[in-house]
Amino acid sequence: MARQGLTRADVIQAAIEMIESEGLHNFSLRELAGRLHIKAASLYNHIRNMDELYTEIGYYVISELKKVQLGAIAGKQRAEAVKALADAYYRFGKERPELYKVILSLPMVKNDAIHRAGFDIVEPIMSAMSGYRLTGEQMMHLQRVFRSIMHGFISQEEAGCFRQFPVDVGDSYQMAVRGFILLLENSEKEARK
Amino acid sequence: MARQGLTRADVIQAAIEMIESEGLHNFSLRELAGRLHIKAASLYNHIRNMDELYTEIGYYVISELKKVQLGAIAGKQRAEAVKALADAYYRFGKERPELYKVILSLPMVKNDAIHRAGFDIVEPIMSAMSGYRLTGEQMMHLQRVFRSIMHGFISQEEAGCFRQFPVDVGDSYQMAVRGFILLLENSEKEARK
DNA sequence: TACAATATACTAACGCCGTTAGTTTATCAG
DNA sequence: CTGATAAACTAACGGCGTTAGTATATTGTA
Repeated sequence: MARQGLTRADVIQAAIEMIESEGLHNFSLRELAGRLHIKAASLYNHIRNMDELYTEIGYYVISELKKVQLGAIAGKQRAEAVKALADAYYRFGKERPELYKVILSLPMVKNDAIHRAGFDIVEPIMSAMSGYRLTGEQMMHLQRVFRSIMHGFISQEEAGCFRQFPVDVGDSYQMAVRGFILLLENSEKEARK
Repeated sequence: MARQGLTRADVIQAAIEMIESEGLHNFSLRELAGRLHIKAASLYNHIRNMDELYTEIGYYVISELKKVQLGAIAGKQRAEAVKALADAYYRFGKERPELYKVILSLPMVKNDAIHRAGFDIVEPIMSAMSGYRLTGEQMMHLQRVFRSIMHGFISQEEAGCFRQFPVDVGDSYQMAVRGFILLLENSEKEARK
């Protein structure tokens, strides 16, 4: 068949769209190929294998997440910045749940470029916390705590683990964020000692 | 071939062992059958399908988790109980990471029995928090926050997402738990008003 | 004890999957 | 215009979960 000027970027873009519309666990190279009017084997002219494709998509997701987070905290300080950061993260997870799940499959690959993605995840968090007077070491721990809360909340809500009680999930989320801000304030006091 | 008195429980037990030793994403019905000296098709005499098997394993995991948690908090109160609860959860996640991952695949199934598992997850948390003077509504929110922190931390550490900084992951964990206890104390003050 | 029913195993096959090897063909560079 | 390269193809491999149909050993009952 005649070639159609398909690029690596086209393949990745189509994969992203397929994951968002069909769900991550319904994704397959064969159907992706079909969407591009190509046979599955031809995909290997553009990507090395499925893992590499996921890695590429993971980079995209992380960069998108970073973008909305940096936009959200711009011009804000302290609790306001942290709330805005969390809200942006939460909204991203709710609006693009299937894409969000790709992040988790990322770190399994042993790749140097992972480090870049790692710092892209951390940077907005560090930036949002910068208004607090914390030591570097505290910030390294606290960004892990922040990510734990956010990821844990988003993935469990998405999985349907929060349906047990008749209380609003949004209220639970607010409490989680409040807890992190309490921890920030408490850590600040500790640092000043 | 002659039958060998294989039971449904044997199949589930072998599946659990295979997941723990080979990893969840290396699990397959064909290899499970091989371990039981059976053909894959014969498994269907004992289980309806793979989803049902995962569900069954999920119940096992949740009951094991509940067991160690209840044991850990026995005779303890307030912060001490919550710390013991978190430690038991954390230890379980670190010691049996592949089995822990099964929990996440559980809620996708629409099953009434899920409710039972749901309460088994919640019960030890509610019990550990019972020493705090909280409203019922607060406790419903707070158990979600607790599960978010713990699940988020465990799954991200396991996925290798916490390798970026040269600070001890155990210390980050301690900080996360401290944050939750701060939130508990703060919520208690709010409730007393 | 003999027979019928049931439970447990089997073989064979279907339609997916990711991936590789080898081949053809269109485009582009010199 | 020609040769090289890039992008498509066909065919196949070994894996997967699952189903249909069949044989046989055990179990419960008459």
